[in-house]
Amino acid sequence: MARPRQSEATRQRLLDEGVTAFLEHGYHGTGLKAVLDEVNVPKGSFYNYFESKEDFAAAAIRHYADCFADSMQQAMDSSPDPLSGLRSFFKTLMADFEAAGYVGGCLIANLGGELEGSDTCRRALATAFRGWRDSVTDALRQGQELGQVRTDIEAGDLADLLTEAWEGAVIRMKIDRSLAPLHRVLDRLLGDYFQA
Amino acid sequence: MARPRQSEATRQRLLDEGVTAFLEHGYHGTGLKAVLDEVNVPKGSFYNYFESKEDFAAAAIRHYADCFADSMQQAMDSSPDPLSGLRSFFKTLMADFEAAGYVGGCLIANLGGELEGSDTCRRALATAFRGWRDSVTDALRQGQELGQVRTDIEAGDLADLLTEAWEGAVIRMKIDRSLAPLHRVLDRLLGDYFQA
DNA sequence: GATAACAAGACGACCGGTCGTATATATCAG
DNA sequence: CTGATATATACGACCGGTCGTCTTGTTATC
Repeated sequence: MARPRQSEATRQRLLDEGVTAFLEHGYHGTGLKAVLDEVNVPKGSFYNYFESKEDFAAAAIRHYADCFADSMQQAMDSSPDPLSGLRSFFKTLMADFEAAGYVGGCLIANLGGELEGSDTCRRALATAFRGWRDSVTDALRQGQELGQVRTDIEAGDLADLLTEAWEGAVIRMKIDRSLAPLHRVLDRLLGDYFQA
Repeated sequence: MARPRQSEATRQRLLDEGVTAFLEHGYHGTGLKAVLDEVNVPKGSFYNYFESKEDFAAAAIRHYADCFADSMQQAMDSSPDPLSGLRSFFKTLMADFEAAGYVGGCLIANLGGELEGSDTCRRALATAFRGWRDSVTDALRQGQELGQVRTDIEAGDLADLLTEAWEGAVIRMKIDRSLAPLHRVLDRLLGDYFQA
């Protein structure tokens, strides 16, 4: 053929930095130059990796969703039961939020609030949210089978409520600069409403 | 002393249009020129009304919160009891969302996800959210006194959960272009968990 | 040499913000 | 009262800078 790609790693570095930047400044608030400078990729090279900023953002959303799923899977694998796995996962998220000084939050919620024009990104966000919701559903269903979680409400319904309430609490966490909303929503739902 | 303001109404029109624009395109996605053109205010006049774009956004947030509070008060006043007032309020919100084609959503959530740099706006958002949460608290407390709402959980705690879950559901509504998440969260919380 | 990835910098549009000036009113001297 | 003056507002041209994108040429591999 011809000159081979320098490396797939460059694309990954761009995506990593893209997730960080989009998290912190949103879509329109993020300039490609800032991302490119951060990972030392020349501006002229950007379009060798992505078709457009919109395409880049959609790829970043998918990348974020993949990392999110991995992180949750890891928490589930290293916990004795699904419910404590879920709590452990949320705990690591909270630790990350605190460490980051409450900036960032959840990419899905941040971009979801901002991206009206792009159907590409909207679809990526929908897939990402749905994937996470389904993972939570699985965990809750296992909790139901083990008698940890009430069975009179379908696991999917519980997962919808938990994930959506969590997203809302993350928004409020950012606004109030406090983890309290996150603790509250977990205590109220996992610790009370969802109990068998 | 000097030439009188063309009218306070101009400022209001700017704020109305600002709320619309920020709702649809976010903070960084909204250009002042677009807002100004929409209400036929020259560029140079903008800074007679607001110190900066940031100041404008904070004012828009407060304006939005005021309209929100009025709308809720109206729903409460024209309902026989606080719980159905709450439901009526959410119903009008949903009708607005549907009419707008699921663009927009909630200004507090949209800007909350995006505005990391501005403490001014963050504080305005915190005040706005808190105000709404307190209104919901009042309604739920009245519901408790009337025996409509369970009393073993404090009204404030219920309001926190309801408002945050609602915000998360609005995010998901925008992503999925469907009112279903909103209906679900109301049925699950108001229709079940909150029941006396 | 053929081919394809990489990169430099140009491009025009647009950004938030500023400037000088025109305009209209309030004040006050007479 | 009249009319000069001070002053806050209205206004649009314009500022430097940044935006996402594209054209063009270079470089490395076959």
